Amino acid sequence: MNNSVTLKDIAQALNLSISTISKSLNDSYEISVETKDRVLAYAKANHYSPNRMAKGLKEGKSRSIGVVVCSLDNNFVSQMLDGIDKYSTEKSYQIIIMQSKESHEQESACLSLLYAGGVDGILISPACENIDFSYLLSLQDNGLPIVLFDRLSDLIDTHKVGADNFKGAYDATVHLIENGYRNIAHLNTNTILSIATDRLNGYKQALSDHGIIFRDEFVRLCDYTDGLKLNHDLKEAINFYMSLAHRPDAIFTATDQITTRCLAILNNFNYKIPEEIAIIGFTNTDLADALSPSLSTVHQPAFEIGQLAAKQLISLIESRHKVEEFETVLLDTQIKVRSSTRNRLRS
Amino acid sequence: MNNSVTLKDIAQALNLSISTISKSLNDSYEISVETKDRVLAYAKANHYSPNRMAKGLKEGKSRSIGVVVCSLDNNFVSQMLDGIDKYSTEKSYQIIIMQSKESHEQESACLSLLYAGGVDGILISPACENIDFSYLLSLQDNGLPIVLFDRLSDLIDTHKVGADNFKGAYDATVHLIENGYRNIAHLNTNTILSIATDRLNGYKQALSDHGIIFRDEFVRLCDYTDGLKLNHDLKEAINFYMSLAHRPDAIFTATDQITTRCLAILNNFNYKIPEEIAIIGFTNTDLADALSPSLSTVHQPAFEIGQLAAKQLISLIESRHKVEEFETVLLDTQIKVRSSTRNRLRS
DNA sequence: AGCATTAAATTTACTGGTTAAGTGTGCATT
DNA sequence: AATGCACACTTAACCAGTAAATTTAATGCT
Repeated sequence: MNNSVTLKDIAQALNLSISTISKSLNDSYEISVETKDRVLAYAKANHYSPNRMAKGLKEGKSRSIGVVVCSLDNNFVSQMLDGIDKYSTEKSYQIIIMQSKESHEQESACLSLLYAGGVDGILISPACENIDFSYLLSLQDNGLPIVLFDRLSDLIDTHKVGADNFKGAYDATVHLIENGYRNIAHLNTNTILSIATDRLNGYKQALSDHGIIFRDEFVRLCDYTDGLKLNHDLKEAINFYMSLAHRPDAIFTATDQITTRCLAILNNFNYKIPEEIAIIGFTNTDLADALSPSLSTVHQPAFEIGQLAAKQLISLIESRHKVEEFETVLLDTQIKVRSSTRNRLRS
Repeated sequence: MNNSVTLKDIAQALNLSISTISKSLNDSYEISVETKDRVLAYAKANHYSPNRMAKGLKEGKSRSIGVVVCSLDNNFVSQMLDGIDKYSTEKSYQIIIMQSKESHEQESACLSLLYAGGVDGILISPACENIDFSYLLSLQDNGLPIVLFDRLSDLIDTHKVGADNFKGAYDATVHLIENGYRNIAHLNTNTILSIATDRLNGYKQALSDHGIIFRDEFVRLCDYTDGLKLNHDLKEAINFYMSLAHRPDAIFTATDQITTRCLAILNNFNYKIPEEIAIIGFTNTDLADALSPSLSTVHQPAFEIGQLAAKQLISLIESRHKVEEFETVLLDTQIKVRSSTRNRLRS
């Protein structure tokens, strides 16, 4: 099928040995300038390009990176992948993207396939369902470099790149407080990943710093593993909030999916935003301005997270010595104020 | 690094030859049941998995597919990739995704890399800038199976999978007419790909079938290669429409990006939708319901397009004989009516 | 002339897996 | 006893590269 030119073909055509061709193309000092020129000219004329698999087999590396994300069909994930792709392509690494669909089992299957496929390293944003890093740890023990991005965890020691979720949540909550909201609910996911706990803690800290009592019933954790289940949980949560004697006047939502779905549900129930209830949340949708009402958001530097994670991984792959000291980089989020949190003191 | 178990390791451990191990694992009739059992047990216990590169090198195929799209950071593209990934993973093919960013040059670079990388086939949604399929044709001549998806063209003869853009555009235009709109503008891209021409033709046909005169000044083609340029072109187009003595009362927009940006711009200019101007367009955003106003859309079966395209490609890859007869499959689009095209006759 | 040095190429071995061809053993047939 | 032939396994070649070890020929030096 793939009838491309090989070293053997060039060797036969020029009446030289295969290794002379190889060395010429690798600009070895052992080969005379004239021969090199002849080989290079022939190779160029016949569009020679080395066989990735042969090279990979020989060198024990593939110049490819495995990327595991929850889902491709997710705006925020796409933006991170874009960043990963940019840096990897620059460094001529191929990326192989796989989806866990939030299932721990499927995530393990992805990792097995990637490991068997001979990737040089793994970038992973663990599934929400994930509570067990033992498989990932065993891969790391086998010498496979791993970098966590976006969704971080203390259960594995390696480079990690994510957003400063604590600060993002803190800022969003403070923004609500400064605009006159005092009864702030919080919708989050039911995972143990830091992505959830950091945001919850940021929310709590902001309340406490402003002398607002934390109310347990204002926090609801939704199941993230399935879109339909999530929608159901969110509807239930909102109905619960609205049935309380002490009703919240604002919601801070913790993830991209929760935020946009929550807005849709509030609209659907015909609540007036922000008069009856304000909303701000983590989401990167570029449609925030066109939503009804325009949505205040906590914006994450998705592209940059991807880019930096790829950079960290490639540095691990290419470092000669075993790396023992790992770092965690948290990039700043940005509060984008729009109509869904309009100042209730002035209105 | 990747110190996984090889046939050699198993052979040494069990005091057998490498080929006995290979044949055992491939369930060859030449090997006794007892030996097979011993080998399988050892392989399983030690997590043996064949080296993808060695196998690929030997067999001359890699069980990987190259996918070239305009951009990862695009909702519609993500959904198609999701479909491609589902089918490919089922058939245990790896996908390698590359981005053309709408540049013909970069697209060629992607194709070169994929070809050199030894992919078994290519799925491509060509860059809008593309007017020259010679490189793709030369790859096809070299025996590489290629399937076009979403963005199709007559310049290459192969399997093609896309949406029925003519019908989608026709239906959208008829929907506007049936709701009382008579002065329907059309915003499209300036490419020669069928994605643009089919939609323009569907629009024209719907007008003519309803005895509405086609007005040249109602059609504007925008540059798609760059986000900022597109925004600029769209603003200009809308200002132009609104400055006309004979103003349009509805816009039919031809692509995902144009549709959502156009809505944002109309909101920004404070036009009342649909009272002053209605809008319907091709887009797959799941936020259509939460937009202001909720947006009538032409929905494409993105996931199914991806899935079917992958299926067609894998059938080409695995067919023993050279395929000479190619087919083009167009999947039905669906009009989703929301507030942005509310019936002006009743309001 | 004899020997060491050097340049420029070739031979060989290796990566991990597949497979055609070859080997030795035991059993049945003639 | 000789032949045939499954059976169960091993050897060796191959895929496309890389690189260490080796060959060959030419040159330099005493």
